[in-house]
Amino acid sequence: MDSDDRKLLEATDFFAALGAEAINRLTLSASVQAVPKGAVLFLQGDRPEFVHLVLSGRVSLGAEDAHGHSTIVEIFREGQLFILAAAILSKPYLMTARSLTDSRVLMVPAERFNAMLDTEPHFSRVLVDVLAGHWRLLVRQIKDLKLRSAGERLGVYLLMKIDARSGTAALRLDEDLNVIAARLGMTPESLSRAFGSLRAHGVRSQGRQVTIDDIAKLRAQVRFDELDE
Amino acid sequence: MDSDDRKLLEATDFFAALGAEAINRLTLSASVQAVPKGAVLFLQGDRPEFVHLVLSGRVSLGAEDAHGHSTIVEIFREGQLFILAAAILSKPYLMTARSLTDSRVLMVPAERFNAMLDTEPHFSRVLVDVLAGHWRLLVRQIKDLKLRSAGERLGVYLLMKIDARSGTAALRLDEDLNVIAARLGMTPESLSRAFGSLRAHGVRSQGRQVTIDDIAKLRAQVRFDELDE
DNA sequence: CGGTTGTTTGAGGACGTTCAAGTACTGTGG
DNA sequence: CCACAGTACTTGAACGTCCTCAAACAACCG
Repeated sequence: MDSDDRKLLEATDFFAALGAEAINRLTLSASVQAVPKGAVLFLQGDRPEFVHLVLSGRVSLGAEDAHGHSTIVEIFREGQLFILAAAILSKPYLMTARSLTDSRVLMVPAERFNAMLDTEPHFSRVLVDVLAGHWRLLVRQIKDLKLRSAGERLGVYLLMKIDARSGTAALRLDEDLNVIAARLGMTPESLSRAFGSLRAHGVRSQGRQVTIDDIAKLRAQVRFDELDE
Repeated sequence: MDSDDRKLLEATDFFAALGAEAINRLTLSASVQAVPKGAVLFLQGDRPEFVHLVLSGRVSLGAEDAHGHSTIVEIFREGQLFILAAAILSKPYLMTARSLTDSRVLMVPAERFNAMLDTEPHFSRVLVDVLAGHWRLLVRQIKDLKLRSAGERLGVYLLMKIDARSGTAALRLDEDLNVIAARLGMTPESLSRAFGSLRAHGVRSQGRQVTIDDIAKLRAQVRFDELDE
């Protein structure tokens, strides 16, 4: 790990929570891999050999079925650990990890990771919070899939990208529309139509550039509630 | 907690992993509540005051939207801790818990739970495994919702209830079809039709009583794979 | 400039929902 | 034990949403 990577690592929440000393022990035998856009880090069904942490870039976790349909369950960005569960439980990955951008990924051998889990009290404590947060992410997504329409899911997705609760907003989406569609559980065509349907509610878009005329109105329209914050 | 409840508690995985001594400290200020079928344990949006463990019976975790549509995200049974995340992170519940049967539920004050998390190393370690397991449950469900049809979801649900990989099977579903439909993300009518569509593949049902003529064939039909096990 | 890739639009169809009616269960009181 | 009410489940018809396939268009990159 060079000093730039070290700096990236030191900027993470995980580093702050765990402390420099424990991080040093954790990363003794870790390596950093530069991953080009589109590369696969591991495949669903693989046995986990490493725990991954995104130092820079973004990584998607997705799945494909036998008939070539694919979806994205979650996207992790710089500073985040992802799919810990497989490594912790020593069970095959349920998802495939793919780099969405040129990225740098810290790879900690699962063996060492699990050893620290067993020997360092504070380490487990930090992971409990991380896992609890990830769990809530997925619960929210399941609620969205089961209770909201495609248009509403897009609206919620946009609203989660901005902080303000009212007024206007302009944002540039940082994923391909392609990727966003997969994340939201719809086809690219449906995403395009979902943008179309939101146009009536003050959402204009050209490509990835989006403006929202009235945030409060959009929140009401897609039934964005306090639990979505 | 009376001795019957104590016995139920001692039969749980959680008890086995944590050990009697730690359990005693955890349950010092805990209480057991008898919950009638249909009762609400807490509502989405509530602030968590307790961590719950099912001693007997079953509890559903679900959500409702403003227009009265509701869904069930997960069902927990005897021996399981549920919605830890809200208590651990001190954030509002994302879901409503409802008792599906007359149940007995152990309620541990969140404060004590979190205190032990901070002071007892082994406690965090056990929870890491619990949370990792719960996470994988949700990932599987998201994959199902995004990649499989209603009929396939039902098939997978049935196959998960049985151990055998081939041959025939007979099983009695222990939830109302109503509840199963909500869990699988469809209406009761659609569930009924899903059973209808599986009839062509050797699944016969009358009410909750189901027989599967050829497990291996059904597995192929609904694309049940090794990651679903 | 042409090729590749990403986005939009249209037409048609599949899947699942809704609404409505009918049938089968289950438990209760007579 | 039966009658009955209430609930649970099934079936049918019509509708809506989202997907599929196909084509047009735009943007980007060599």
